[in-house]
Amino acid sequence: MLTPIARQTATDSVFDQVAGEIVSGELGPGDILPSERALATALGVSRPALREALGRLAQAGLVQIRQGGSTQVTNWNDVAGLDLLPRLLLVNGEVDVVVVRSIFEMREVIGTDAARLCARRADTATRERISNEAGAMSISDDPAELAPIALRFWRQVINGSGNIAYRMAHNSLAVTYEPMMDIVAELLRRELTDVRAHQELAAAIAAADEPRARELARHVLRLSEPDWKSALIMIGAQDDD
Amino acid sequence: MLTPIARQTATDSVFDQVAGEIVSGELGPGDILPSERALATALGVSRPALREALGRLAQAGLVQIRQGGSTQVTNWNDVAGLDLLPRLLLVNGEVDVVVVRSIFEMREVIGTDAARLCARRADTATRERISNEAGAMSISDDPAELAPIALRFWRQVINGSGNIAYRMAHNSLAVTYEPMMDIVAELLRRELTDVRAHQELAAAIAAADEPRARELARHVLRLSEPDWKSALIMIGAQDDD
DNA sequence: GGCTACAACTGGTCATACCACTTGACCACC
DNA sequence: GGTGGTCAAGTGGTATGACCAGTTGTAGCC
Repeated sequence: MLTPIARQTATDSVFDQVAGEIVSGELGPGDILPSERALATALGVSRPALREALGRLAQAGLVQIRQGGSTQVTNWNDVAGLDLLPRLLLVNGEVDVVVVRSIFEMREVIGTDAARLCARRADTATRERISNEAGAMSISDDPAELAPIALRFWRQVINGSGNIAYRMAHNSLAVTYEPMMDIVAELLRRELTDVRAHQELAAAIAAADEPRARELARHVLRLSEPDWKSALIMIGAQDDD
Repeated sequence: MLTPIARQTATDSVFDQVAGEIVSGELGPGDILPSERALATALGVSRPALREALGRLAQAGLVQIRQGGSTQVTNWNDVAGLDLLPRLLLVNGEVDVVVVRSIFEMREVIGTDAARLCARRADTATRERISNEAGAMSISDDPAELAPIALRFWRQVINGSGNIAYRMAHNSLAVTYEPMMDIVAELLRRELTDVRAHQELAAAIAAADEPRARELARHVLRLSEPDWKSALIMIGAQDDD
């Protein structure tokens, strides 16, 4: 399987390195970064490239920049937004099980409410698209093939909910688990292969049955909960159930 | 009330202007931006400053940059994460009521589940902090004074939930409504002034009573639902209830 | 002790030159 | 006609050096 070779820019390298030091705790809240000139020299890049990275780190909520002052690490737990989540999945080369668990939990909560709202708000075309995607899930029982279909299914559901925050949070979550999509698909096997449950949900949405859509969405999104929970325990999470 | 004068950098100005054109639809998905050299000249800034802005626009999911190619507007509805939400609140100088409604809905769903998980997972110190913040809510019945306390209350609840995605989504939401905090506080008056409800929730969390915490959180977070809903209708939202 | 001026340092920007990559056109060969 | 190679023009990526704008600390004066 051939994939494109992606050359990493200097700016990306700097961003990755500094962000990694911050989220891993090597650089803590309040720590002062060296001056731009010193940092550019230390990292072997030009100052403009370094500045690009710093601007992005500031946008990600990891540092605060003040002209004439110095660049300081934030208490990013309190200020960084959901877009930082992909950076937290792997810390020091290891999967952070709290991040994985958080993703599944959030996926369930948002998906459930999105389905409820979708039953109320979606237009006819969206309801049809949801039914079509639910139907398309019968083409295979391989999770790797079903995952993109399910993603499209939920995207339509969230579209139909009319809640743009759910839309964008869903995007943030998807970007986070995309690098381990095959593993996620396997963990969600029970959900992905239950075509009938998806179709019943699509039917409840089509029928504008809000409580039923909510109940079914919750059911679907919980089908694989035992599997991902036990997998997380296997790789180190505390069992809190 | 004097506030610090924030001088806007050229990079910030470029970012704001281009992001505004994209989210307002003036620049649509697939549109090609002029070359960096042409755009820098057109906007009257240097190319490095322009590049800093473009890198940030790419990070925000609004454009895609390819070396040797051109910079293209994404279908950002499908790729931008939650951190873009503040940019969507005001479009063409007007409040987007869908964004406001989305925030309130998401706040309720995440807050409810966070309280449930908090009852299960929080350590003793966090439970105490939650109780302390609930207690602190009796110092006033002015929403403007209560809003920061409530924010801290919910921040602790979300801390205690152990769900980092909720944490960061909450940060993203907070940044979005912060510029209109006084209006939001007024809309949430019924919630913010109901000290007893907050204290009962804190007690349920302290008692590790998960279902009760969930029920009470939902109750608290829905107290002001009629108010924000009618306010949204007044400024133009469709009533979909 | 408080105020002012200055120097040193930091971040912000600009101009210029050059490097790396992409695309399209053209040519040669099979 | 299809494939591969080369070249030119254009785009993004980077570096260097100079200068501007803001911040902080120190010294001197009253």
